[in-house]
Amino acid sequence: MTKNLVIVESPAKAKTIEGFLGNDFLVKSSYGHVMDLNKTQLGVDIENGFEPQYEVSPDKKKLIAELKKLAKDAEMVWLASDEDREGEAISFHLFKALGLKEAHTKRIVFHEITKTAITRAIENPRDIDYHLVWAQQARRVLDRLVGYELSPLLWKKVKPSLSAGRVQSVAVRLIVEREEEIKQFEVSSAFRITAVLNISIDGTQYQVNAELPERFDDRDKALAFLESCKGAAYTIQSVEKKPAKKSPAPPFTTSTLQQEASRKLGYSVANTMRIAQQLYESGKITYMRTDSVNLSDLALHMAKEVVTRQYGAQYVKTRRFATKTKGAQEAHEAIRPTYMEKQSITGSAEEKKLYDLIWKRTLASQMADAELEKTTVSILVSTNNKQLIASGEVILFDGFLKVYFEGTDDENGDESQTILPPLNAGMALMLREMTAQERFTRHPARYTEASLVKKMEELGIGRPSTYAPTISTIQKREYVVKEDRPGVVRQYQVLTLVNDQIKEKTANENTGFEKSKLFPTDIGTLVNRFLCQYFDSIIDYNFTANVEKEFDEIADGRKEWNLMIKEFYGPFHLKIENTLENAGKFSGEKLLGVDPVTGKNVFVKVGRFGPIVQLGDTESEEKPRFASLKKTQSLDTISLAEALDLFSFPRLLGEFEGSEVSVALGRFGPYVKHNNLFFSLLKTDDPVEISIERAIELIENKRNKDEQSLIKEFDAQPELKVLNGRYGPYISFNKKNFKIPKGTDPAGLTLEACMAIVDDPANAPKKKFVRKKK
DNA sequence: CAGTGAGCGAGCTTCCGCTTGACTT
Repeated sequence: MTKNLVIVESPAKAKTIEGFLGNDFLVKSSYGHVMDLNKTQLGVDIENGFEPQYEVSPDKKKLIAELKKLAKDAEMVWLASDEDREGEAISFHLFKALGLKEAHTKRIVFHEITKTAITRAIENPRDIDYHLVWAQQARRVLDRLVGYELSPLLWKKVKPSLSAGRVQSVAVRLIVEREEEIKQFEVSSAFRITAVLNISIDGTQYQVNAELPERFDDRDKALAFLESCKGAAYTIQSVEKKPAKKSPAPPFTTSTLQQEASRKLGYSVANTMRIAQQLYESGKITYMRTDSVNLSDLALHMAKEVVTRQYGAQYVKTRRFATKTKGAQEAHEAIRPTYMEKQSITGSAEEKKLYDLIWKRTLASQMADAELEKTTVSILVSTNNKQLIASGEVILFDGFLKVYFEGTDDENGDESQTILPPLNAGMALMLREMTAQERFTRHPARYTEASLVKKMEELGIGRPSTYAPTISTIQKREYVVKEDRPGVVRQYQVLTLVNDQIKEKTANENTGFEKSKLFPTDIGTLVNRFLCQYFDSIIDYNFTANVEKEFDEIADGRKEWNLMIKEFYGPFHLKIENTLENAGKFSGEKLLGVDPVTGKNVFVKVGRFGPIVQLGDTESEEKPRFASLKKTQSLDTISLAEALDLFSFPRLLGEFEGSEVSVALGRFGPYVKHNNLFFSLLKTDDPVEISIERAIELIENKRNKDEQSLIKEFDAQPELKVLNGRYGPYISFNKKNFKIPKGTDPAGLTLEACMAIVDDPANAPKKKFVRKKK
């Protein structure tokens, strides 16, 4: 029996803390929230002051029972969840769910996992802060009301199973609006003049690159400039040197870690979090869901020691960073290595790389500024009095740059600073070549997962624990897709002046290539348009920031939580009712043209299952025909001819082995059908053009592949097969799949052994959770 | 999991934020 039960949020934290406290303390974890609103109903009592109907979450029932037993036996229960709104609610919910008594309960908080911090916390307990708990209730109830009233409205007006919410709908809006900006963007071009000059100083030949600050908006002006440089002398007019400084970036938060891992390692946001979780659980880094840039005294001390030892005292600079992020709650430290002296770790390759990034970033944040000298050289062109500028940069002291430099999202980052030779005013240079190259303006960059997180953080929308899930939600709902897009070839003009002769040529460049970028779908665009039209206040970029202010007022005891909700819900619910009654179907229907064969109208719109084309009017006596758009097509860009092509399916291609072969478009893309079996077309196959020969090839390829994945089959039971799948070997029987127990050799299985596995209820395929009727 | 989209009606879908495993074909 233990005297003291301490409950924290994370099991990894529990393990560490238990080491700091003596035998009198048992440390357990709540695994996050333990109570929530029921998923299947609104869960808010609108009539009675918006009282939330919290209940123990289904997956926490067992845990609560276990904690209850331990709490009963303990003399004192210490609620040690995080010191923020959500953490306070967790403590309150534990208090309720475990049936605790005030006399035997204490609330404690700490920001770092060190022995001193924990001991100090134990010595300074407090009571549950109900103002904070109410602020959380307001947050929870608001999100539920928005999500559970808007979503069903979308089901009725747009398409079933859609969703809307305070966070996800704004994320989608950002992507849709960026795409619109890109569509509106008009590309223009201008000519940029660069020069390569030579100079000999003390017998050494140097090359200097210079640029004309001004640009010419057409070819003739650029040509005129080059003409005017013919026969010119190039003299240095001035050399200006300016000292400059660079400071390191603050230690990682969740959002900056996701951004850097994306830029430098190419990890998706979800991947970064998965790897960070592994590092955290094995005790290598501190907690990875944080909005704080703060480092503990212990960490500062460790970093100082490592910097001194590895690079010397002149590289040390202890810094404390302040959070600028909107709505940051700072319940944790920044993300850092647990032990700074561990420069590398054991683990998978991706764990090593992410750890290396965290180690370098943390160490660099505690290092001296880099000192630079920036040099600007003006070169006078004698014939036209214009000035070319050469700029260079010299690092006088590298400081933190020795370890780490933050990446950039700027896609135009091609102008690198160079080192210049020792130049002085009055020196003469020889022109080797002057170039006027046509350069194009670029549209705003599409969002990557990580740059979207950055933007959301700036707007104060979402939390470290939700960035990754939100991004996966909007992709799962098919509001946006993450894709690569090939670029197109574009021509540009180049004029060159060499030996007082001007040459002109046209060259090619690839432009518009996109890698892992977020694109809005037709459905995402349509839902966004719906919400903009009827609920502009909810998807306003400032909505979250404004309600956050009110949550803060509640937390400070300056406002009553249900009053705040009432003020919001009144007008909001009225809008829901109005829209429900007065708005028609919101399908984005558009008349594309007339079918020359039938003379019927061709429409495109979003239907129950996604984007479709419709042949014939809905009101006409004859039922219109429908066909789904291909995944690569969009309502916005599809042509009449492409739309009409979609009605040519299913189409008979010919015969193979005495049965018909046809091609059709299905839910999962185009496929070939033969003997009731389906064969998917490759992305490179065009279903309009596909030949019977190619279709047969697809059928035979699939047969080969199936044969390779077959490990074993039995004559006595043709329904049963041992197969090799994506997750290793498994048994397929009567179209159901069964996992093979670990340690069993799949090739050595007998039919009897297989049947035993199939009959063992432990191996039965999991059924989908069937919800009870209300 | 594969040719769906009339209209009706039943029954379903849905939020954000805090945490980990269990599990997939």
